[in-house]
Amino acid sequence: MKNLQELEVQKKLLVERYGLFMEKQEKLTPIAARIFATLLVNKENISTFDELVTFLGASKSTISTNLKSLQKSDTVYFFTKPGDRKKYFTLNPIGFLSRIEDDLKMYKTEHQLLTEVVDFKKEANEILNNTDEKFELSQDTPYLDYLTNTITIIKQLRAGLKTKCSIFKKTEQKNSKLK
Amino acid sequence: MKNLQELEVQKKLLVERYGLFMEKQEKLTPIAARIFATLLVNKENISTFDELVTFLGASKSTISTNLKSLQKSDTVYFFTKPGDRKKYFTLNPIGFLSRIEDDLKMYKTEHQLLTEVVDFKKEANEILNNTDEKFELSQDTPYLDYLTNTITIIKQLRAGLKTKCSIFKKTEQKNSKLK
DNA sequence: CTTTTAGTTCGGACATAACCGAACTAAACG
DNA sequence: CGTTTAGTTCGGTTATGTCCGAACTAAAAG
Repeated sequence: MKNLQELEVQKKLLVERYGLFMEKQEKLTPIAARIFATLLVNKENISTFDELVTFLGASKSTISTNLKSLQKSDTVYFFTKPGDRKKYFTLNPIGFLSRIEDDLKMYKTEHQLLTEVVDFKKEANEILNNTDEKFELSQDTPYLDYLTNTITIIKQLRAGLKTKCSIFKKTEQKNSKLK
Repeated sequence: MKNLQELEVQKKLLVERYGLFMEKQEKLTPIAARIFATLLVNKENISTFDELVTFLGASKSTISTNLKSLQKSDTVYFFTKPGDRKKYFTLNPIGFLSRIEDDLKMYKTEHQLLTEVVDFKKEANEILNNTDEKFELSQDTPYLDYLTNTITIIKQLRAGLKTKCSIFKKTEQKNSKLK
């Protein structure tokens, strides 16, 4: 059986890889991505400020700044314990949902833009109807359909996740507000 | 009815907006994103080097460098015409497909990573089975299921798009290779 | 063989991002 | 009230990204 040190090493590697992924995927700074990953892997998804400083080997100022930005994006919040001045940072349970929300928004934005492109080409074709050099649409419309379908499906999957998430919605009210 | 100048203005605005989207979404440089958008809106998705320089108001070196990177990612290729030294740049028709491929890869990567996180927590729970402070999994598994479902569905939608794309696969063989 | 056309490559300028240390605040402790 | 604890804010350094102009190549045109 593995001991605690080995677990710690494994955790560091996992945080590093997940962090790298989040850094690229969600456009977080290296440290912000690793804070996220650390909380994700941690017990109860909780860590104190100092634990993050130690575990990630970053300065207090960097941790502070990055935690601030993660709170602003509702990815992370903190709570306190009576008789304890430390801040306990944790992942917002709706974080997964808001990432899906973002995905959805992007698909919708591209759908809207591509629709406008298609409309533009149609209009251009009307104006240029004397010539035979028409704007081709056959490449745009299949992808437009793909986007439409993807949006529909993701909405469905999101709904499915929401019902499952209601199991742990009890933690949601802890969500702290940032001025 | 609108005239050609008005169309050109509309085109510039559309390129700007689509470019901005691609810049954020696909992590392209501002100019690379606008080259993509220009080709997307252009008739036959074609533009010459000089047209891009003029239309985007960027230097030849910038256009050259960015076209190179777009070719390396198979987003763009060029062809030539006999007795014409100009390069005609155009969008790779499989560009949409490879963007979907990238999406899929990201979903798969995250699924893999989250699976490892869950496994790590299970392992940690075994080692710590004497204590009652267990690693909680109820927040991870629903999202893991969501990822699984999303991967399945996107594969289906991709397959649907592929069959539609076969309509214009004739252009694919033009695909030029970069050394 | 000189000039023009069409594009590429290289070096550097400018801007922005990411992090750190030092100085700071605010609250509790002694 | 001084000191410690816990964290924040600010200024500056370093790294990286993005673009440009100038010099370059290669091929055709004159």
